[in-house]
Formats: sequence, C-alpha cells, structure tokens
Amino acid sequence: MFPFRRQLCDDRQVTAPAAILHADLDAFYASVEQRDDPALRGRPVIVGAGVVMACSYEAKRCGVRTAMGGRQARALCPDAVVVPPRMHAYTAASKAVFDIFDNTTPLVEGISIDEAFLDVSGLRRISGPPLDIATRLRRAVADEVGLPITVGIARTKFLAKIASAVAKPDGLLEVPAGTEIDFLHPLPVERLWGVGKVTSVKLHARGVRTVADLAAVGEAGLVSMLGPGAGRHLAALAANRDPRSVQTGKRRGSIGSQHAMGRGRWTIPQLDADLTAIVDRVSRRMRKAHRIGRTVVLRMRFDDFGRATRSRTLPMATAQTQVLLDAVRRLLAEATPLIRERGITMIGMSVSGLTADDAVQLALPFDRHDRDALDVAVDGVRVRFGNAALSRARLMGRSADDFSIPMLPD
DNA sequence: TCTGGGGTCCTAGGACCC
DNA sequence: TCTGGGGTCCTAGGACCC
Repeated sequence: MFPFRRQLCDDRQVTAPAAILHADLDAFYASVEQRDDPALRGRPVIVGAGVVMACSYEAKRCGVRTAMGGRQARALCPDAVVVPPRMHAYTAASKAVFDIFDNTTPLVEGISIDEAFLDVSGLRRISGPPLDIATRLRRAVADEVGLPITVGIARTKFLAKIASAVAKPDGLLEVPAGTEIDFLHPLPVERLWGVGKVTSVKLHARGVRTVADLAAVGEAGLVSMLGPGAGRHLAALAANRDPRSVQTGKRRGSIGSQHAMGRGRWTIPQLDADLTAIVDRVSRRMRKAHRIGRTVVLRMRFDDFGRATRSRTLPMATAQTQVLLDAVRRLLAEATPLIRERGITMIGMSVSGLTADDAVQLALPFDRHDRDALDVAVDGVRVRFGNAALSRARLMGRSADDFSIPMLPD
C-alpha cells in the first residue's frame, strides 16, 4: 500500500500535469423529462410555465432560453411541450450522477445540481489518461442514469468549464497542455466566468471583445475599468492563470426561499402569511441539514423590478422557526413604508452565517470588537472569550472555565 | 419583455476597537 | 485632547451563476 501511494504522489508532482474535468449535464431538467416520457424525445420541451427554468436543445434551436418569460417562449416555439418542474426527479437523477462522479475520483467539487469539477490528476496510473476517464464517465452516466453529459478537460478549473461549454451538447473536449492560449484567446469575453451583462457592456464600450483583447489591455487597465476585484480576476483568466484547486466538502453559506406573487396582489397580512410559510420551510431545511445561522435577510422585489434587502444579525445562531420568524417580522415592519411606496412582486428570506448545529456557541458575553479575545478550545471547538469578559470574570473571582456555554436545542 | 427559485462573491461605508 | 494606522463586524447593494 505504502509504495503504491508514494508512486501516486510522485506521478502527480513530477510527471503528470494537473487534469481537471468539468462535467455538466445537458439541459438537465428537460433531459430528465425526455428520459422519463418517451413521447417527449426529439421534441422541444420547456420546463416551467411562468418562466423557462430549462429547455431541451430542440427548444433552444427556436431561440428559447433559460429565464425567458413563458409567453415569449411559447411564441417562439409554438410546438413546445410545456411541463411543470418535478424537483424530486431531478434531485434523484443528480444524486445518481454524483455517485458516478464519486466512483471516478475522491476529489469532486459540486457546483450545482447538474455540474461538478473532478480532479483526476493522480489517477493516470490506475485509471489511464484523463480523456479515457472522461469517456468512461460519459458512458456510465448514459448507461446507468440515461442522461447526456458533456465533459471538458484542462489543467485549470475555468478552462475545463469553458471547454465543456464549447463542447455542448453531449460532447467531450480536451484542451491539451501548451495549447491553452491558442484555445482561449479567440473566444468572446462572455465565455469567461464573471463576465455577465454589465461587465460585457463595459468591455465592449472600450472595444474589448475577445479574450485576446482582454489580455492586451492588461491588469492595470482592467482594474481601472472594472475595479480591483473583477479586474485582477479577468486579467488572470485571460493569461490562463487559475490557481484554484478542486475543493471537496464545501458547505453552503446560506439557505433561503422566496415567493413571487405578481403585481398588485399583496396586503401586509398576506405578506406576513407568505413569510411565515417561507420561514417554516427554510427552518425545516436548516434542521434537516443540521445547520444553524445568525444573519436573517428579508428579500424584496418591487413593481419596478428593483430589489432590496434588509438584514439583522442575531446574538446567537439558531434554526428555530419562531426565533427566525420574529426576526424576519421585525424586518418586514421596518420595510413596510418602502413596500407601500414601491409595490412588491416578490418576497423571500434567507439565513446566512451558517454553522453546524452542534458547534458550541457563546452568548457573546464580551464586546465583539475585543481585539485581544482569547481563543479557547471547548469540546474541541474553538471559542472566543473577550478580554473584557475575562477581566470581569477575574474581578468576580472566576475564570473562563466558569462561563456557561449555552447549547441551542434543535 | 417584463420574470423563478435557488445560490456565490465582492464592495463600500459606518461603528467600534487597540 | 488630538491624530494616525490597522483591523473586525454589520449592513446594504450589485454582479453573476445555474
């Protein structure tokens, strides 16, 4: 076992270049519908009535796009079959596909319900070159789950993702080491992760259309155009620099839910009832996931399609329905004048600042800005005691050990 | 043309601390 | 008492992604 492991390490560090797969299911929701109902195969399929949540490639050929209004989509594609979403079926299909990912390599980073990065750098000796691994992966997904999947292969994450986007649908594309710049530079800037509508307009206004143009502008120029964060990010990508590794075991940072209701169909009591149902749903999901959170966010969208949020951070993390509901109701009361003024079409809430529900928490007996806070391990969990709290404790003839560490009930 | 329901990450100002 | 530098946390908004 030991020599084998050593060989793997040597292989990865010395001879094999990094190899990252980006695996992306094609038109995922629509493909699941076509798989489960043979009558839909080969036909344009739209999932979601009010708005297009997903559409098959047959529908895409008519110009239908994700997030398009349902009326517009039906006008573009009168032959399309419109089906309501079946989230349970998609969740089950996703799980089956991720099981195949997990059987391919231990280094899997899920990005969403239908895509993931897989690091196969260390698998060359036992599983073969990345292209072979990807070929087997695609066949397994087709045979065992019955869905088409596209895989991009490259030395970096962002390039693997671009490769899969270029190869879609039902494709496989490797960008061999050394050919990255040739592949990358002719592409339009919109292919890069992080270039959306706004950035695209800014770049076009300055004549920047391709990744090559982007590289020519250079980091300093991009920083002055787009700000330090986005500027440095795009400069790095344009030069094929992306040091991010495939991260396993990532956990979500927030859990939320929302509800659209259409123009003019609201009263404050109705909003309160909607929020109660939403908080109930969110807190259930939190408890099921064994997470608790501290920051409660109220989300709103108005008649003019503008958006706003109001948030409050609680002294302690919780997943208790009543505590979250009280907090979100206070936010609703604060926002009521705004809602009356602008009219509301969507209401929602989310909880961020999530931690595991068995993390030990202090009820913040210290000033949160206390810089010389002392880190103490309690049951193996790092907890911060503030200096002020410790001083008070010493004055009372007590030590940090005497602090009560409240545990939250589920 | 007017729209869903999830999320992530970044920025920026204010309060407050050492 | 004033001034400066360095830092965290909270709040709100915005861009972006699937």
